[in-house]
Amino acid sequence: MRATQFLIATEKETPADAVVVSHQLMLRSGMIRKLAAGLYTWMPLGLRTLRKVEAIVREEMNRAGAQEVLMPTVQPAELWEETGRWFQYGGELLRLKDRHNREFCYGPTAEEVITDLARNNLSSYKQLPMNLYQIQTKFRDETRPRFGVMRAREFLMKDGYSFHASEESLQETYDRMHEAYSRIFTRLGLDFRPVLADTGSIGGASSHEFHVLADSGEDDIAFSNASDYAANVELAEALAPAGERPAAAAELAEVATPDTKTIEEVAAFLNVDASQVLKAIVVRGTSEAEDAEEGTAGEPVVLFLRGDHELNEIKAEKLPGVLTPLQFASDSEIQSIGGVSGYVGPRNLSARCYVDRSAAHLADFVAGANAADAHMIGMNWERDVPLPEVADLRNVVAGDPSPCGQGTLDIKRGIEVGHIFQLGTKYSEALKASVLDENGKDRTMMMGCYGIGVSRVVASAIEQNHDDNGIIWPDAIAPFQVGIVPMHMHKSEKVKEAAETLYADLVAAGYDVYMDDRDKKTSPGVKFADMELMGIPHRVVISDRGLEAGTVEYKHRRSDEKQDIAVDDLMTFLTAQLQG
RNA sequence: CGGGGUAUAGCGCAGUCUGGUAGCGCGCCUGGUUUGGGACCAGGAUGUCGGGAGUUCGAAUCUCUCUACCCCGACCA
Repeated sequence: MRATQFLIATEKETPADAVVVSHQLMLRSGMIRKLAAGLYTWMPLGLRTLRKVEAIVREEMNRAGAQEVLMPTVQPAELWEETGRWFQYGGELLRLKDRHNREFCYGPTAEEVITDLARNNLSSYKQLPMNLYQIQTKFRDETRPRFGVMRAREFLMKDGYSFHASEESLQETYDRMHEAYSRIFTRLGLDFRPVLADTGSIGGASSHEFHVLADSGEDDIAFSNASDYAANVELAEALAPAGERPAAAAELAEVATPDTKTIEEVAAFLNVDASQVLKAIVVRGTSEAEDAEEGTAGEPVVLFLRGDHELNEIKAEKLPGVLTPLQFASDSEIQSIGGVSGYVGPRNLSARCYVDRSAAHLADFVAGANAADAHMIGMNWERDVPLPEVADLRNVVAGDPSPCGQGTLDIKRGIEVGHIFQLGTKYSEALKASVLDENGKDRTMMMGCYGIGVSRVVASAIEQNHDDNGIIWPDAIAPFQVGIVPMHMHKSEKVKEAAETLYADLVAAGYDVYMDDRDKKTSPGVKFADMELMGIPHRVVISDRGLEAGTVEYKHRRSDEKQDIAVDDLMTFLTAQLQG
């Protein structure tokens, strides 16, 4: 591609509304333009990279035995009513009506459509396993789209679904997808990790997320420093502290602690470490009334944690008696169980309670007195108050022992770019997708689903590969592999000829080449800056000075070193660079 | 959805408090001089000052209202 024929849309200044570096650089380099909140146009430059990511994903999915389909983006409401998701899915589902007033939605995912396809087209166990995928635009009406294409409302996603006659077959395909995903992200040139993930309300079977490691990530990932163990902090188990609980030594006493509602305030006031303070979190419980509707709040439940620990809401939601989704109790609900907001403690409390494993290990601790402006000191479980049911309630923190039994945990930020999931029969049952088994009996198919955020991959690749001058693309997904800068092309026939020859040779060899043939008004500095901003990995500068010595200059985007390469060796040299 | 903020040329911003008919830098167009790291000189084009209503002789500026966008949170893959 010649610069003079290409829609170059580089910007010198960072757009005011972009806060993460990938969003800033995608706008500045002219990869994308915003149309509205969470809606982006892919410019020619950005689309080149998007298509390359797509191609790698497609190749590896095909290699792993999946077949590509293309389903509509608009889906009929009836299918969603069959699975119940028309009502469950909230405002994130963009609903529309056609001219006949029939209801549709813009697909945020395609379990319904693919399962409908399977029930209509698969009839025998002999056709299984079947693994189908598509690379299609999705729409999720996010309450708060942000970070450009990282969390856009409309985005490109690869979504795959597999159908099985048995759990073993599902596990086999799941494992194959796990491998395929690892190959995909390796080929993309990303630093990634597969991590254990929450299986959510579906439960049971396993689930892995694939995360690109980057400080701007929205998820916390816990890693063992001594094994391959990696898990989303949402899921990582916090083990009980080793050894016995220390013996009680202090006397129980009530002390006045005016205006100390937060753990920090109490700890500072009493001059103790936050880890010696018991944190009480009061949440709404499930109603026990038989006729209560699902989701109606019942008696509050109290969760105790160590003051320096954070509640893990997903773990809390799984506790018997706790309302899902988690909701904090109001001040009046806290009063109804004998608590005082800001001063809740285990003493004289009439509510179902849980205590975190670490908090259960405390001795001589500080806790709310269930009276305004007062705390208890020197409190001990069992001696002063009964020990509630012990559970894993907290987020793991760096330095915790790894749940795998080896080493300690380290926590890093990650961007979720892929997710694989064993669905079991959740959708196939709702949509009655079955095949006949060996005995001629109906058997509901088992399903797996496998997603990759294709457009998000592009942004996360930039998060991981950039410097002050712009993007540094991994070769596999660079919009252009080689950039040619001819110096003074307008007045040097030799330079022009050498540049044209190199350009033609590289194009003929099948490479994506960008040649900055803009006229004399565009100074070399502008060309260098644009090329670096766009992240083109390999740069060749052709000048009279060099040609006189029979050389051209080569520089890699990631390196500061320039090398003079003999003109005659250039194609060989570049081919080696591009394939290495 | 709760809290905060912004809206003036393609981009980044000033002007708003104190009302007098819109400006700077970059970019863009023309001509010339430059040419290995975002050149220089001269000339030029571009605005319903987010929309609507009001106050006023007069509104980018004051009042009301609507909308869009951004940030923090809640929510969510």
